[in-house]
Amino acid sequence: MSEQDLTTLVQFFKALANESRLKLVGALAQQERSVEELASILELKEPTVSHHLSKLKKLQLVHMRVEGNTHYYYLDLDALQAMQKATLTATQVAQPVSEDIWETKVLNSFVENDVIKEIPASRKKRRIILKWLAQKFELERLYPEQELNQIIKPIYPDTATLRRELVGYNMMQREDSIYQRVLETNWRMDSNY
Amino acid sequence: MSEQDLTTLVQFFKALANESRLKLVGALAQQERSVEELASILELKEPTVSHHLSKLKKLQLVHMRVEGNTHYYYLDLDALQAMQKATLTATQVAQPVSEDIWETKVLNSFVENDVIKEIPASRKKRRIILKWLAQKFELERLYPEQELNQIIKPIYPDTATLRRELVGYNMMQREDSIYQRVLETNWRMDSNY
DNA sequence: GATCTAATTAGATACTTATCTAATTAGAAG
DNA sequence: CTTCTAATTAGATAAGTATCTAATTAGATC
Repeated sequence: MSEQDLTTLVQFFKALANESRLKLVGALAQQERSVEELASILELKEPTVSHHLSKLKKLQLVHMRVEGNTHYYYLDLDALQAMQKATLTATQVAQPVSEDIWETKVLNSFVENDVIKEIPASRKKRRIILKWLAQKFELERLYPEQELNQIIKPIYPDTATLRRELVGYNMMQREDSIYQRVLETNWRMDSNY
Repeated sequence: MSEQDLTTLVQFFKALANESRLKLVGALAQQERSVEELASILELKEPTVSHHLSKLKKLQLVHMRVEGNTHYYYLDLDALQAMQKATLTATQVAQPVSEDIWETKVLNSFVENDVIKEIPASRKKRRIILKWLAQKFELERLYPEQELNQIIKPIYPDTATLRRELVGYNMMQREDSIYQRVLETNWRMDSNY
C-alpha cells in the first residue's frame, strides 16, 4: 500500500466517519436535493450542511448542479463504490517491509560491527539475533564443533550458549559433535522458542 | 438504516479514519505482532499504539493473546470484511422518510387548518403546496371550472392563480373549461417547474 | 524476594473539527 | 434598481482526540 493510497483511504474514511455526513449520503442516495432541503431533513443549519457537503465534494463523492439560487447536490455512486472496493483490498494487502523494520531495529541494538554486544532476554528478540547468526553458515556444509566455535567466538565469546540456543531453536542440527544448518521452514516456532 | 446501524457504521469509519490505525491494520494483516513490535514499525511510542489497539479491540476488529509479558494482537479478518460489506449496502439503502420530513415542514409553514397562508416564491416549495392541493381532487372525476373554484376558494381566495399553476405543473388537465386530475407519473418535472 | 520487561493507565498538551451566528455573495422577482 | 432568497464564507466556541511523558501493573528472571 503506497503512501498516497494510504492518505486517500484515510481521507475517505474521515469523510464518512461522521453521523451527519453519513446521513447526507443516505439522503442523497435517493435523489438530488438542495442545501435547504438537506438542512431540514438533518435538522441542522444550512451553513453546517454546506460545510459537510464541501468536504464530500472535495473527495468527489458528491457533485453539485446550480439552478437559479438553488444548489442541487447529488451522489457520485460510482466514486463511492470504487472507494468501498478499494478498502476491501487495501486493508488486506501485505506491506512486506514491516517485518524488516522490526528485525533491523533489534539487530542494530544488539549487534555492532558483526559482534553481539548482548544476548536479548526476551525470546522474541533472541530469535532474531540467532536467525542472523544462523545465516552465517552454509546449508549443505557440515561443521565440526571446533570449526563452529572458531566462527562464533569473534562474534560472541560464550560459544557454548549460542550453540545450545541454535540447536534449541532447531536452526542447526547436531550429530556426533558435527553441526549442520537446518532449512528455515523447519525452525522451531513454538511459543517456548 | 436504523439508528443503531448508523452509529455502528460511524464507529467503524472512525476506527479506520486514522493513519496510524490503518497502518496497524496493515501490519496485522500479515501476522500477529506484539505492541513493542508495532510501535517500532509505526515509529510511535508504546502507549500510543496501546491506545489505538484498544480502540480497534473495542470494535472487535482485533483480538489479543497473552504470552508471558508479551501481548500479541491479531486481526479479525472476518469482522473487518463483514463491516466492509455492510458499508456497501448501507450507504445505498434508501431512508424513505427523508422526503416526507421536508414536505411536512414546507406544508406546515405555508398551510394552516387547510388554508394556504401564502404561496411560496420558490418553485421547489410551490410544487409541494400544489401537490398537496392536487390530492384533494379525485382521479376519475371531471370538475367543471365552477366546481373547482368552489373547492379551492376556502383554501385560497385567488383561485385563478392556483388553477393556472395546477395546469402549469400538469397536475390537472383542462379541456373546454372542464378539469381532471392527472396521474402523478405525468406531472411536469422540468427545471422550469 | 528483588529486579527487569512489556504493557497499560493517568495526565497533559496541542490540533482538529462540528456546530452555531453573523456577514457576504449571487441570482430572481417585483 | 431595489428587494428577497439560497447558499457560502468568516469567525467563534466547544468537544474530541492523537500523541507524549510519567506512573503503575503484572509477569518473568535471577
